[in-house]
Amino acid sequence: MVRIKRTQQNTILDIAKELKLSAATVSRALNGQIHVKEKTRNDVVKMAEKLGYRRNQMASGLRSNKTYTVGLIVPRISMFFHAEVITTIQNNLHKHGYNLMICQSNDDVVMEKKLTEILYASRVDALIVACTLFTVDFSHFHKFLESGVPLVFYDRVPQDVDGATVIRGDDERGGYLAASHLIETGCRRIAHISGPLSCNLYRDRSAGFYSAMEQHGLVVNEEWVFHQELTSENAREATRRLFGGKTVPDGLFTDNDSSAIAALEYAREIGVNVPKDLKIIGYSNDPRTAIISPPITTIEQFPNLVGRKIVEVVIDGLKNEIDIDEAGVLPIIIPIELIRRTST
Amino acid sequence: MVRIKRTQQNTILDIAKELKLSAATVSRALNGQIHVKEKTRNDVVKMAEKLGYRRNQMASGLRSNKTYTVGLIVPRISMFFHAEVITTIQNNLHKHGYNLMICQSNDDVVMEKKLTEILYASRVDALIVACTLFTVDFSHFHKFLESGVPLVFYDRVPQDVDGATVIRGDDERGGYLAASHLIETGCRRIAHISGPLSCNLYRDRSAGFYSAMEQHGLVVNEEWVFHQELTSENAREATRRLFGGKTVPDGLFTDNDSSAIAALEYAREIGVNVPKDLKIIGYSNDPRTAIISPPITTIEQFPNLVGRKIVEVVIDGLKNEIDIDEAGVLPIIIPIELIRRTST
DNA sequence: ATGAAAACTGAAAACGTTTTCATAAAGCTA
DNA sequence: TAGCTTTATGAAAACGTTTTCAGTTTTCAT
Repeated sequence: MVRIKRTQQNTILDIAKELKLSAATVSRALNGQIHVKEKTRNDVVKMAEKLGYRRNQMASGLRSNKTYTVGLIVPRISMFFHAEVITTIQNNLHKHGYNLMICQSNDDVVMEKKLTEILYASRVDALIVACTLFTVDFSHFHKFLESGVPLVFYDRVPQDVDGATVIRGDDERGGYLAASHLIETGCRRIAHISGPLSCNLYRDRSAGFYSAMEQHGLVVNEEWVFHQELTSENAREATRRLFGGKTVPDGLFTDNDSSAIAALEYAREIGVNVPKDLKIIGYSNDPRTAIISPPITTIEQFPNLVGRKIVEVVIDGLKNEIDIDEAGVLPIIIPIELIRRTST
Repeated sequence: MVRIKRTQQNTILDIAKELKLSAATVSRALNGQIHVKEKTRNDVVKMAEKLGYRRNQMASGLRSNKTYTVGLIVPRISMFFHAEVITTIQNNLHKHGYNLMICQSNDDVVMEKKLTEILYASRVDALIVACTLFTVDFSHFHKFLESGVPLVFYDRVPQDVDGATVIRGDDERGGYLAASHLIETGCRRIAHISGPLSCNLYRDRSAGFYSAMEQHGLVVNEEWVFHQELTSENAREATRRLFGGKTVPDGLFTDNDSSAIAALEYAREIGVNVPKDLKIIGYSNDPRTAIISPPITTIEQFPNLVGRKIVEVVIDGLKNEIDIDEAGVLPIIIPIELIRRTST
């Protein structure tokens, strides 16, 4: 039985020996530094090619204290918004010569903590995080700041972590726009399916919702406001309860699109006509909202904009040392936009 | 202006000094090896905690030639199937103490090559790949095998890369089932929107399609068979052409769900009733297919099964040295299943 | 109590780079 | 040509671990 042995890999020393040079010169040649003769550099590059040399990232990183890797922790890569953000981040980081290490927390705080340990051990040059829905204690991120590693939060962000940059959508305005839109299209009895208040997203969107209601002189029926994990099942159950009482809502604002879809489907099942009897608006512009009938009005979050901004901030923090006076003081707010469809 | 300095991080030596031990003992204690007194281990662990010590992965990896990191290259993380596979892989790898480095090729061969270089330089312990649609030359993967790094392809796989493991869906059967289903529900004039033949997926699904047609004594109208990138736009255009001629199809099998959705929408727009006038079947069981009306019949690929199998193989290859007589000889085939909905 | 085996620990080498320091060669100025 | 600067190179240290080897202590059966 033949077994493959992990063959010896060629190192910088092999190149040096072959060309009767020192490792130092080879390193310099390979890194495009000055102080190496053009001919020497050519020889080295050619020989490296010939020997199939590839830099050992660990040795390099250990010595130079740079990994050229940025860490990313995200609740789930399968969420449309995050998938888009990630793609933009990765593509843009690559342009700057950085790699991205993508990790999923599965919305589990313990996992999130574990991932920070791993990424810290890997000595990532920067860290980008969209927190768990349930992250209220952010101390596991401190170690990065203490070591001077740029730390950027987006979407689900802490209240304040000194020294970290915060990039988030204008959720309060989003909630306000959504509710206002429902009101303007004639709704008076508006329900709201929201996420856990531990997360800034839902605090802000709810705040926007309340402020729009108040501004239009409408009272919020608290029994019609749900704070729960935004799963399809929960949304279904909430909708069931909404339509189980004496008075029923004529408008529904859900804090994500999965909930809007589930609500729409349930409404259809029990014979409630959307948009005639019930108008529904979601959040995030998930591709599914454009496909279902009727297509669902929702809020666009511009994930590409978010991604680009993140990379901008990261690269900035990587170049200069972090400036504690500037960083983390003002959150960067990405605008949102109402996408009007036939569900309202 | 205050600037954060990258503070000195505590090392194994700091722990050693503090406890008047040697670095060797500390290392052993921290790694749970034998031959270290229980009390010593406790002291070390406690002191490590106290000093906020975290292992430097690069130093560790450099010395021990293990990174405990597995690389993954995937065309796009936003594709539902891949997102699910990735999630399963990550969760299962974590159980075995391995981390996953996720990279996107964006279906670009040049990017794919670049990513192999990066992951090789990072000395990942194993590599998992779903190739680009256009990858026909697989030589950039050889370096992994030559170094004894377990290499697993899934979904979009090479014809044969000696020593690599191949895990793929039963695409030929999928194509066969899809076409047979259309035929059994009464279709006689069946069109087929497929991907580029450079990719095994579409070769196999097409082969299944043809074999079902032949077996039922139907001739394939070659003008109704498209091999193109499976974008919504292309699918729309293809459908336009399908319904632009004298005779029109009564059945359509698309090789992914985005195409099925686009075709369905176009059909609706031009007044073709689905499923009465045209039956449509897609591929992959994208969540959108269940939501659109009518819901689209499709082929389930069991991404979780695929992910679990991948990890199994990887861990296996990581434990034992790779056995060249077994590995890569027989591809592992994951079954598929027809999900019947109202579009057929 | 004795000797052998097992358990424990430390010194030093090693992993493959990058970087500092020193030195040599080459180019330039006057 | 002397003196100076710039350019090119090498020797050796350094990065923070793990591992080997050797040596010391403990355990345990006799």
